Amino acid sequence: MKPEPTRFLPLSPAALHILLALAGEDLHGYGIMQEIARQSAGQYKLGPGTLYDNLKKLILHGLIEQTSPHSSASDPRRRYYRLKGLGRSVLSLEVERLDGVLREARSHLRAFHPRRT
Amino acid sequence: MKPEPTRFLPLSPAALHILLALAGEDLHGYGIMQEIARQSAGQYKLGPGTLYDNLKKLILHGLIEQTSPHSSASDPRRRYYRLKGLGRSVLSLEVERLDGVLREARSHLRAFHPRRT
DNA sequence: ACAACCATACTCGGAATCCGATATATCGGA
DNA sequence: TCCGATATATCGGATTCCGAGTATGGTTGT
Repeated sequence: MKPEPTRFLPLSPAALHILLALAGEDLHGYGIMQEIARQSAGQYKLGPGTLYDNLKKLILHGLIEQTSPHSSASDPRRRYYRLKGLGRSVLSLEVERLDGVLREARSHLRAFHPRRT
Repeated sequence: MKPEPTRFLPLSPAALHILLALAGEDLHGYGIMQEIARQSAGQYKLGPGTLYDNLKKLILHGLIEQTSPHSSASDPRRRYYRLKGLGRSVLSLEVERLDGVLREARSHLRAFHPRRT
């Protein structure tokens, strides 16, 4: 009996961005902050407080997990986090949900659309 | 010199849905709750606490305003709220921002998409 | 050598927010 | 008349946000 992923929706902006950063590849905390800053072109930056509060909650709820320590090359201080199946489902559902929101929004904002280049 | 709308981003889910509900037409508090429930097919429901906290904040920051009382037909208890120009800009920017997020997300979630039956 | 900054993890605590329970009152239909 | 739906709003505990700070070691600049 699998847990109902919809009970985690809607995701806070912080949680959404963390899951999204981890959707690409496993990352350590500091890397998550950088990846989020990169993905948003520096517009959205997560402080460590928000990051670790959210990581703790996401682990508690089984959306992500810590990987066993990487043997190889990289900085041994790093603690990597990985998206679990549930986390991927939740992210996927949230993306769908937001897609509906955006469609709704566009139908009401038909006026000024800044173009993208 | 107009205020920088980006400082309000990212919007919390509650604020986003309230602005979105008001993007269509002016609504009173109870109507906002219903409209949000409708737009999300009942998935997302706002309680009065969240609603009025957010309305107060949105008014304070100049994103919305209360309209002068409607003379005509409708229930005289109703207090209507209206999206202001700044609110529309903020909503517009948030939609753009989320669009980027969704593009990023889809490129990492190509695999399994839950099927809608 | 020394300062400065980067990388990395994480805690702390005050502020902000969430949000259901509750209170109050009116409307409209059975 | 009664009752559920409509409608506004507050309260207060729980949750979350989030920057400042602590710790440590590496790298780079002067």
